[in-house]
Amino acid sequence: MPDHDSTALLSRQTKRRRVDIGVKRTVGTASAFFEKARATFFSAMNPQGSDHDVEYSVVQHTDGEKSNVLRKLLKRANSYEDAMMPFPGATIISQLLKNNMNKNGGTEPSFQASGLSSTGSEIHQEDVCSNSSRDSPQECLSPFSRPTMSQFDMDRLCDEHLRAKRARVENIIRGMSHSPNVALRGNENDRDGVPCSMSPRDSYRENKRKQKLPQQQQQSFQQLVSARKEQKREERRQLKQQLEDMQKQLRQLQEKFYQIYDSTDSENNEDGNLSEDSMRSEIIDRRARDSVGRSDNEMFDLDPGQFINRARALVREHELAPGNHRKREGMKDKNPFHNIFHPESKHLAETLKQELNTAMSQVVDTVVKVFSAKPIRQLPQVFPPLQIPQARFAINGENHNFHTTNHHAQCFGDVIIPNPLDTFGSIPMPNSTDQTEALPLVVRKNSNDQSVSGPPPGNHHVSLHQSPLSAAASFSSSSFRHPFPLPLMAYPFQNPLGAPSSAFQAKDRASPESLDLTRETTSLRTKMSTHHMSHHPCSPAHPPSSTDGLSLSFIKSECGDMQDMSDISPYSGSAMQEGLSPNHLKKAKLMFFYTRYPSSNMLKTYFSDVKLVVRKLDNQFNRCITSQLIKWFSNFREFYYIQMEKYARQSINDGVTSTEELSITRDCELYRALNMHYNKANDFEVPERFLEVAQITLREFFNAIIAGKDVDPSWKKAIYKVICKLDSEVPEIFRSPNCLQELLHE
DNA sequence: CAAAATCCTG
DNA sequence: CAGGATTTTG
Repeated sequence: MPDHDSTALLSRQTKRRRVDIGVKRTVGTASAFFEKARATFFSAMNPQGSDHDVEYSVVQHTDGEKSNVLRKLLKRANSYEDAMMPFPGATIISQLLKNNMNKNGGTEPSFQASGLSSTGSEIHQEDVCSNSSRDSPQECLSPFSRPTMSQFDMDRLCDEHLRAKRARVENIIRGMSHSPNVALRGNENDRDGVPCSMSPRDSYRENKRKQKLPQQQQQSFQQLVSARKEQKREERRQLKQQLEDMQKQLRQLQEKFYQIYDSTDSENNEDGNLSEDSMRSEIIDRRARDSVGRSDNEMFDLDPGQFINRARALVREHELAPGNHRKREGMKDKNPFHNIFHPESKHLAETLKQELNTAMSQVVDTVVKVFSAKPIRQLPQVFPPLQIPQARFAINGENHNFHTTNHHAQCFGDVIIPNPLDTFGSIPMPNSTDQTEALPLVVRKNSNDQSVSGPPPGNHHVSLHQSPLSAAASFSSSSFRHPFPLPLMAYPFQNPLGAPSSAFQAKDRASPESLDLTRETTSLRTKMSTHHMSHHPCSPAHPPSSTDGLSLSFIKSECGDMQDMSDISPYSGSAMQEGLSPNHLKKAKLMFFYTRYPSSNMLKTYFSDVKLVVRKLDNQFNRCITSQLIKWFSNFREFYYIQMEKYARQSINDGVTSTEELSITRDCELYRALNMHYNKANDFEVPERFLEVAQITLREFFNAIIAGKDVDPSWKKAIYKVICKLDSEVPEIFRSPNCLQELLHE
């Protein structure tokens, strides 16, 4: 660095009062990095890539082979969109069902109108749908909303016996298929009319800052905002789609098994397994029998086609087995599934069901985790018409009466989706203050809709030369009610260090510390929200008095639209960190013990995990991240030097005359102050080198002050120059995304 | 002009 | 610790 000893620089010194002259700059070679980021960004935006992402996400959290069959089935199922098509594709399920259809007259079964629940469910659906249709018309256009289904069902329901069976199995399904789609609805009632609740002070501050916010910064923020929003929405959409498909498949498969049970009724009654037992005992029986079934696992790896063949072979094999009490010689083997009368076949059926249920519940669990990860707030008032207290107990409690529980089930076409209150009874639904909504302008991947989003009247300076994405963002953010469709920049609940599972604990009421940390890292978002609110004097985010939810509501309000709640990828684990988390801050602080002047490149490498996902979006975001990291270290230094100066002056006042008397030990006041700042939890062993550097710094300050150099406005510059050379190597362990865990558990 | 450092404020 | 302002640098 020529700066360090530049004589020219020194010659100009008199003109400059800056003290940072001479300290090396952390110049980053950002261009290459950004090019890479751009490439990944576009690849992330193309549909295929996204599909892979989603699929991978699901697979990631299932039990590997256990759901292989199901996944293969779903792969095919994904190809068809129309849920009205009774048995599309060539999946096992459709084959099974086709066969069964021939037998039963081809009526597509539905439980929507079962007994008492029909009208109630439909009404609920109507309400929810009409509410959400304003902003997310696709919700209502989804194949799930079909009011005419009950016609067919009424006929079917004449068969009481069949219905009873259905009820039992359906109860199982209900227990497992927790659809977030339902939960996502209904929160939009409160969005309107949120009173302007910004304190004069805040508004002053906001005005003061918004006016001076560089235009370029605004645009870049909006770009990244919209890009992230779009990705979130896309992820969510695909997740939802997948869930719907799975539910559809599950539903159809269930139907098939009812038919099987019909034909094996007599046997079942003999066994007493499936007669009138409670659901619980049925499940237990099922599991018990499954555990007996031996070769089931082989089937998980089979192709769907192979699977059917295998099943066929299984059935036939059993047919031919001696001692089989049912003779089938007379029956044609055209359709092997007409012959499923054996316990073996039942095993097959049970296994299929079990696997479907398992996979389904796993997928659903991941979705539910997203919701449970949200901070717990009071029970929402957003589902007034849906609040039926008993519903909640039906799931976990003993009430397995289908007719009562199903009463609260949301019926969407041929898929029964439980009432959100059933399944999310203890899980907070964001209330109006947290309202995030489906933006009316759905930003499509192709983003060829620049024309759609013309510059809104109130948007003066953000719409001229911006990308389609940012154009969409500005449009949606300023023309509609939600002022900040902001991306998830730093969600606190996927911290590799913090309490990863705390989100699922009842006490997860966000400890004060975590609140604090959360707030710290919310700044990047607040920066953005500041801008976004500039056109919206009314902030629906939170009333100033809600101290508890200050940071939390910030996060929630900025997480974009309501449906993005489900966008928060549950598959993140610890590897996927969006934005800088409190743990990144902690890590940065620990790194400060080694380096006071990290280069931007160093920061990029040591915090590369931040960009695991983010870099797919755009460069602006990366720049924000890096800038924030640099700012962090700048703040660290500020504190550090302030402490040094303070301590040096204090020592002088205490009569210290020689630097020899100044030493920094681990129990001195200065060390404690620093340790408290950078290592609050005191769970990190501060390296000895830091003590040396601190001591050198202190003595530099001491000498400078003794020499009276502090009259020079830039007297600290020399000290900075010294200190910036004292950086030591940051241990490799800090490169690991999980370095905190490793560091603190050693 | 962008990046980065500091100062200052909140 | 973040925002904003200012300055410096390449």
